[in-house]
Amino acid sequence: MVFNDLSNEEQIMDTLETSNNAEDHPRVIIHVDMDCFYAQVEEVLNPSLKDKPVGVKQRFNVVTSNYIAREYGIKKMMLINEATKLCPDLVLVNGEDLTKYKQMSTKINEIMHKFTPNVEKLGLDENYLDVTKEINEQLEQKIDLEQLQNVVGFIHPPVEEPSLTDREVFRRACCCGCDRRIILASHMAKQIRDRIFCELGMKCCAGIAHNKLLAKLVGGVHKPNKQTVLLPNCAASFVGTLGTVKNLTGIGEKTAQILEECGVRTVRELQEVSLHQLSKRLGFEQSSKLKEMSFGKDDTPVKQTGKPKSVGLEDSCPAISIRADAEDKFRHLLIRLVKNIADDCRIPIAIKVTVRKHDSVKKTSHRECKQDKILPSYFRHKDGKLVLADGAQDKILAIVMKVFERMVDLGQPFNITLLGLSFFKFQERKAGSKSIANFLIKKSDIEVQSITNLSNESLTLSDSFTSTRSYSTAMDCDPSSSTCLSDTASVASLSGSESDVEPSPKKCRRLASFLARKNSSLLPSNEDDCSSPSKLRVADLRLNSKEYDQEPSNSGASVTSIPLGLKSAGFFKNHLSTSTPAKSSSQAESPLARGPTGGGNLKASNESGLPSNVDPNVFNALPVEVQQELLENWRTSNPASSSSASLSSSSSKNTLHRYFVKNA
DNA sequence: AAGCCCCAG
DNA sequence: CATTCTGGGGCTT
Repeated sequence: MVFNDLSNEEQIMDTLETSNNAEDHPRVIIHVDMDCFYAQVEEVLNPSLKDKPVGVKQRFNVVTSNYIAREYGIKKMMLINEATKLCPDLVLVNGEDLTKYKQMSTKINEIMHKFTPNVEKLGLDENYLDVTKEINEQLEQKIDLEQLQNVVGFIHPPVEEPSLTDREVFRRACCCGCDRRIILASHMAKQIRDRIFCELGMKCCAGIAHNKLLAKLVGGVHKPNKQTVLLPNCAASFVGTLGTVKNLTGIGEKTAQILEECGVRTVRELQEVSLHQLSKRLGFEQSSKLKEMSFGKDDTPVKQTGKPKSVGLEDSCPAISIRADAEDKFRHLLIRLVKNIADDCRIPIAIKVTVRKHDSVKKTSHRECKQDKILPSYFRHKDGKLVLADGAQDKILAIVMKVFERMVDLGQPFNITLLGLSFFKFQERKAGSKSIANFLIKKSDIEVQSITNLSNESLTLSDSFTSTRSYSTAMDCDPSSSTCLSDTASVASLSGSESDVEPSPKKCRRLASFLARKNSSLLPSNEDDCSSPSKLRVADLRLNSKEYDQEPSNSGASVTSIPLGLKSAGFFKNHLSTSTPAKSSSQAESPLARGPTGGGNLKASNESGLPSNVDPNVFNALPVEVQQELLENWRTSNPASSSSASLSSSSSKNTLHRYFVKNA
């Protein structure tokens, strides 16, 4: 590397090329990328396609194709008539509705989570896994020297001397200890890919390296159904061979164009351009990041993907120029969209409307969007799923059209080429024992009790069931010993998701009102007012409290606090597994034969094993499964002799129970 | 918070 | 045949 001046980039280069400290490459990242995802899903769903050229189309484009089709020269986003010219036998499958791809993506994700909770989704078909912790634990716990000697899959760049073991090759490249980590991770990547193939029939590539950028890039070196590790000291040279800067994630059309105006077209040129030069057009911050990327440097963390922040749909359309057509489209989109969020126990309180107007000036991709609030009462729960309340479709549609008319002047001729709807601002609701506590919390408590207290009280952690232990045992599992794997699977998925056990907000309000009435001495007025300040405050807390929402190190623990009885009954498994959505259990008859609304039936208590001090109204409002669980607990713990006083003193662990106690 | 731009697959 | 259908994050107001 030759530089004419002693500028920043030389220093960057310096640190990149010469440092070989003990902490040089502390992380281990695996990037997993499905081979031609949509097309492969179609093949799995219809195996007769496997020996044919397949293209997945959206509107006029072939958005993906399988490898057979690619041999004909079919490329991503190729126009259909072009594609069929190249390959008249091309089988076209409509892929405008992404539902099946989303479902497959979810299943892939579940498998990933059996190896680490630290999974970041990139689109539907790619995932980053930070397996540093898991690999380090393996290195501590197991002594399988054989496994450490050789990499599974390819090494990049290719090794010259065949006499060396892979381990020796890596130790020559870097002595920070990353050799063992990367090699072991290549075995894990193989296990992940094997499971994805065995369980789902999907093939994929994997890249293993010490950061996200390199893991993704090196995974693309050997392409379909292969995996590759990067020699850690080859980062800068490897990235330098990639050609156009657009091959770096983060550099899109616009930045590439700006870079080109700076005379930078390839990654190599990006390595060599001066930071000062770049900063003139892109600013110091972005320029520095781009420069670092060009040397393969990337310290961005793998960020666990949570629930989506928005769920939307959009349809491009030939040309909509009258209001009624737009309304029809929106109605259709709305119906589909509500189905798409049915399994999400959260309720959106905002909607965004997107339109694309036909513009004679080539601004085809220009979109406009506006948003408005929607009421939680537009939704209700039915059989554990979110559905629209009666009449809500028209109400939401009216809002949508109102927003639409803010963007489109109906008095003038218009041409709409795309319409979209998107729900967002989802109200966070908590699952597991916390949700039970939420459900049972007395209105009087709501005023005084902090959310932190609430979650702490709900936690009763059993030491024998920590997530770390479970995860590490998963590593020892081969596909034949599926029991421990499925156990850890439920733990992993629990920690990342929410169940349907949460009562509907409607129920919550009903319950809160009831409790308010019951405690009317404490709450003299407006107990039936849904907008009462106290309730609003609680809602705010639920939305805003970081401790309550995140609890990063505690999420595993909160999972383990779920009563074991519920676990063994398969309750949470059913509710949380996306592959087996629960419905049968929620259809089950209540042990108390409650009314359909879950409201009344006061006299059911004494015949049914309820402790005398338990409020049947509260109990009846619970999900059936929770009722059963609690009944079981009470049967085994002789509740009849308990008074509220003895409960609070003797069974501090059974904190849930205290919520049932009638007017204390 | 709203709306636009840019990015990703 | 008109850049397909999504979702996230950042910037400006």
